[in-house]
Amino acid sequence: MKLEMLGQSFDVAEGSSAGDCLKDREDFKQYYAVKLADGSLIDMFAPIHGDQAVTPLTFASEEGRKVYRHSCSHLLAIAVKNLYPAAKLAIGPAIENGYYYDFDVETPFTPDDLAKIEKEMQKVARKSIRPRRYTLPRAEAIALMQERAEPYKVELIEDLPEDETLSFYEMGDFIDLCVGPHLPNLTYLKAFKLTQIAGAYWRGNEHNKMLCRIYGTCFPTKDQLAEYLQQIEEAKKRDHRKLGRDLDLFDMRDEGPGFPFFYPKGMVLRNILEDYWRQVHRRAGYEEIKTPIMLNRSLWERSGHWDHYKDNMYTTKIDDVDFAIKPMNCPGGMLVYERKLWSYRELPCRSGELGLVHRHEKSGALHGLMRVRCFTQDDAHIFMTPEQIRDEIKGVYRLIDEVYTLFGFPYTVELSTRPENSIGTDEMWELATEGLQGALDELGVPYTVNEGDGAFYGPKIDFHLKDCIGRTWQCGTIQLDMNLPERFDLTYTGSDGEKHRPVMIHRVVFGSIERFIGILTEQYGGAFPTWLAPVQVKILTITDRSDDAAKELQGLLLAADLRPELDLRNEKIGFKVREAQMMKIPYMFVLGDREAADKTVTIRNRKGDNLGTVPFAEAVAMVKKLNDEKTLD
RNA sequence: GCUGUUAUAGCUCAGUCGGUAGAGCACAUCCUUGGUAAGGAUGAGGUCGCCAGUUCGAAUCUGGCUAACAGCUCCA
Repeated sequence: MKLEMLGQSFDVAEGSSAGDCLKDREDFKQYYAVKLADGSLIDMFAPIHGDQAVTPLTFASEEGRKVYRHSCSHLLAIAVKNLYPAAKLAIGPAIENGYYYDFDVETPFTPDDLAKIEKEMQKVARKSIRPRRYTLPRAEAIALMQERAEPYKVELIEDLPEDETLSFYEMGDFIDLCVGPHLPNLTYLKAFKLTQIAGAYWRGNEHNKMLCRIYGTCFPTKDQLAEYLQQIEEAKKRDHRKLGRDLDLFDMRDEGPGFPFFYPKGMVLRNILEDYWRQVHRRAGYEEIKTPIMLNRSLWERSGHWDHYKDNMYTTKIDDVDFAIKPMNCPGGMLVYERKLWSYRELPCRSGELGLVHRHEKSGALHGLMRVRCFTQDDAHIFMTPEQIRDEIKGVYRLIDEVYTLFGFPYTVELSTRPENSIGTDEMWELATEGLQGALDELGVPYTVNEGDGAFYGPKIDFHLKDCIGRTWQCGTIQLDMNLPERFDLTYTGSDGEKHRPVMIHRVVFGSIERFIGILTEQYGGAFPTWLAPVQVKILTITDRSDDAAKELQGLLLAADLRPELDLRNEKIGFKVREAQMMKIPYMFVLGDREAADKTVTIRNRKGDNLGTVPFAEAVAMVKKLNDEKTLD
């Protein structure tokens, strides 16, 4: 049998393993498992059948890392079983940047336990345990897991088909149901750390028992682990909740859980975003509306929210009649459409609204500006004829792409299709899904499909952005709605003179202004590009002899519609620079006797570069240009 | 909502065995007029998240509540 790997050809007996071929190499220990020609992964010493090119996996590949960390999750399970024999095993996969293992234990683990478990892991890792794989028929597999008192494993197996053969890994006394592959030896695990304890529902279902999950990470060397932990610490400094407070932009208060406060500087940022939003939407053919925050119960009954969304709505009474504070803008938007008769000649109708909505999110779901209880959606509802779907979706996509690109955000796109409990006919769903998918395909956009993850009223395209530690948040979305036009009996008059039902989409670009500001803050680490910076220029005087010149310069900046701030305090320049620097203000304009005399200014940027001394007009023009061109500086 | 952790000055944090609280930064006043990340002195600022309980006495121990953090669930 011929095996091709690592640019070499090995002539070996049929059924030999990659490990057999490579075990004499010096770097053998950096290979964790093998990827076969068909893409499946197997253990280093698993027999290979037939000539083929295979790939040994190292930590450099995502698959290699997964194997490494999956084995570490087993090491964790071994340690836990050693220390707490009564713990029941659930599941323990590798995840991005680490792994976890879920256990069912009488009393949840504490941070002290974590240290103990980590010690035990170190002990076990030194024992030179070679994971051994074997398979059992389903019935025997169940018997084995019953004998070992692992009810969760039994449940997992019982859900598999009758004729399934199951693989197990034996590591010393420890046996776990597992497809593998695993490292040739647990001594490969050198640098690991248990990072946190959390509750997690069995099989992710909140009606199931809550298990105790231990998260951890591991790397081949201590240096890599330390570097990773350092990176996490660094990333946390970009947390928008911290920056919001430090830069005096926004904050949360105990008095209003989930209801953010925007301070003056945060409000400047917010207004810039809204101005920009209006500008691009006007250009893209949208008109703007504003619908009331609070509307009569009858509207919510008509829209279906009263029956299906009531637990998330804040309600009140006005003159003994039920009202609800809007959790969404659409019903109001329906009423706006309803106000008159529409001709097909007027479609598509693009109706935008920066709409403040309130939703009673569960307390545990709140997260800074990312998940709040009141937020402003940059909503728009587009009403159109069925023929217009694809072009319209493309138009919305381009708009979202334009905006995210301007901010320099990398994003991912997901298409969610028909869920189980949906309304509407097969034909409508096909038309709708085809409209979204066709648009994405025509644009050549890469996207993933979430089967069955759409709303009950239609399929959707979601845009996800990442926060400072890699969590993704849905921001933009394009949703087709086959429900509301029916419920509100919306119509337009076609060229045939008959009434037709318009197709409607909901879409947002920012998603919510709040969340977008959160992402924005983390993306830039608080150092907003000049066009977004609440304070664009800090004018710093060396002595009070330059005060008049400084005020004159400030006047010029203000006249150019820019955002300067003046620091005339009786402090040394180093002190003033430091403060402006910490507030991440893009430009510092320094004025001393030399500059004041000839109406020039010495410019320093927040990276610490000295940009030289230039006349007032030139300095103003430089910032003006960055501002107007919305440069990412 | 669930599991775990946490809550002391505007911010970051210390506070030992239960004896009514401390630092740095920020703030105020004064001195200092200084050239690119912290000049000096003095001062003010806290019902130790809230409510009960134990105790002669609670920031400290116990219980409840509130809020935050991490994860899970949710985000028609």
